[in-house]
Amino acid sequence: MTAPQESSPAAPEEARRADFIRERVRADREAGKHGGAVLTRFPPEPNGYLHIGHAKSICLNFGLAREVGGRCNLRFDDTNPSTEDEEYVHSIQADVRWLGFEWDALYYASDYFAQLYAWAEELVTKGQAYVCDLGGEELREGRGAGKNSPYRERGAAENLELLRRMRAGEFADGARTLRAKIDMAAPNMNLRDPVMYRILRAPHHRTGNTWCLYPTYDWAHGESDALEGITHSICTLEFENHRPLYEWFLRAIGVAQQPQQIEFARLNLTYTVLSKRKLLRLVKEGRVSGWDDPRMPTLSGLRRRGYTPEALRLFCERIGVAKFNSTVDMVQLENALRDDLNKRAPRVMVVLNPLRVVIENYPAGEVEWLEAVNNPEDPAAGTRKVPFGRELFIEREDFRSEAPKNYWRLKPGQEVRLRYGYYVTCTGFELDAATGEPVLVRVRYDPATRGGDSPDKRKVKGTLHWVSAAHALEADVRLCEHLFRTAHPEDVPAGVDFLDNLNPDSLRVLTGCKLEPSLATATAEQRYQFERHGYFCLDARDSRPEHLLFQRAVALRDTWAKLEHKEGAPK
RNA sequence: UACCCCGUGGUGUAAUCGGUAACACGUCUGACUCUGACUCAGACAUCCCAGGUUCGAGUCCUGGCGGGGUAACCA
Repeated sequence: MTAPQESSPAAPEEARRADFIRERVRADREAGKHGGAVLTRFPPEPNGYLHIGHAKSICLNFGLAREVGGRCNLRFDDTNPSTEDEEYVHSIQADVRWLGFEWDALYYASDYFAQLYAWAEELVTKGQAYVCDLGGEELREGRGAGKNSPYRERGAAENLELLRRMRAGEFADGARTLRAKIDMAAPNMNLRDPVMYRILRAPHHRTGNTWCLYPTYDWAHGESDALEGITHSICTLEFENHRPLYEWFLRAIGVAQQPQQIEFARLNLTYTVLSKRKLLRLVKEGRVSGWDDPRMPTLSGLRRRGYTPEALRLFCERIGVAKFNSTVDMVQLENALRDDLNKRAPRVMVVLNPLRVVIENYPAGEVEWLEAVNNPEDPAAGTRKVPFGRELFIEREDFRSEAPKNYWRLKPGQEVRLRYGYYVTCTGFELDAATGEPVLVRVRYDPATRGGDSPDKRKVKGTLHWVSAAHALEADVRLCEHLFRTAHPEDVPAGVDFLDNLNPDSLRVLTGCKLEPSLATATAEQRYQFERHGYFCLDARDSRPEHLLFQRAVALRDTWAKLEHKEGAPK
């Protein structure tokens, strides 16, 4: 395992609480199982983009291996060419690396097709598998009813011949299957003579047309684990019922040391969906702009949104691993990002909804470059100079012609601080004749408060960010809200589509936002804190030097908005 | 319906051989503050229910109740 190079906000493995899987691995090592070795694997099927739920599995598999000096492989579970594509193979590798992990070996289940087939012939010879002529419907019904297939007692020689003819392409797709001969009366459905091979003529992204026979998940997965020497095969809960079959196959092929399958609960998150099928629908039906739409819970979407690998890893560490089906609150994810970025994102002043301010007693044409702290949480980040002048922009939200007394911002007669600038007092304002909205605010400044401190130590409650009108850069800013309007979008009555729960206001783009000039050198990799707003980054795909587009990753906590919302709420 | 798994504060997790509920986030209070941010302090749990074993049970046993998964030639 190679450790990620960058610093982790997650205080590297300090007294991490052991989950039941780590507990189990620890016990296995103490018992000397597998000679104390630990080899895990992350086994995605290349049929979609990775999402935050996969991050949980990646952090578990790679993280666990790293903690105990073990190894972890990346293995593509490419046994169903009809849904898989190379595009996904590339994106998955990029996403795993971006998250901060490097695999010890890269494999494909298709690497093992020949070996798997050889084993299948062995099982046939030993009478542990047979060729079944039942069609899909009959087969399913037979398994449900626990009824033996009429082909179950076919002789080994005939089975072997038929299997070879299947492989040679003599039969139509779906005409026959190879089935394990286990127990049609087993209470566990998976043991009722499960299918090992189906005939499927689909070009495979790696093996091309060399096979018209593809192994099922059950017949490929444990065997792949065994071939790689996996010690702990960690998967999600829905495979729990498959474990007896996993173990049966391993015994049948006679591996010396069995990998141990362990299941954990997959991640559920509020206000989004985390199933590949549903995410694929969002993309295919054009409800989002693509897999990397910043509202998507995909790793590529989160990356574009402004999430950092550190934040995602911190999130995965915080949510833990268990067998209980649970739903994690989205704020947990957002908070992991805030915690990460608060410590390292440079601060910058940006006015999203500009309102013009004129300082009546400030000399026209004068410009002062005032010193601003880049990151109060990190003195090493230093300072920068921001230009100040007679005309500024402030946030529309920061002025009210009429306001309650707990409104600390600018209102007639009230003094506030312009961050790193001066104290100013509102002396007047102008309204738009048509809309009644303020279009200009007049203030007077106190020259003695340069830099934002008053010599007489008088206090002002409010501090506003601002941008000099003469120096402002312009940009568009994209603000995203939850993709779905309900916490559990999949909870819909029968007949109702979960897409009905999409949030129609999940995407908003502000134009004409005013930025301090230092942002001229912004890069897509850099995350900024727009003071009093949140964390933002340049959109890696749509921003242009001549037309900047910033993306908000997450807003700052907003106690004032919460307070006001509460007071304004109807009684 | 059958089989399997699970059930600890609002949420997500923890509690080595049974010893008297911990951590994170959230929420509410308050303090601090040149970001109504950050930070800091305090508050918030009848451990699903009912019996049983025990000096003592979230932990063990029995029976309920509740939730989830599976019942593809998907993974």
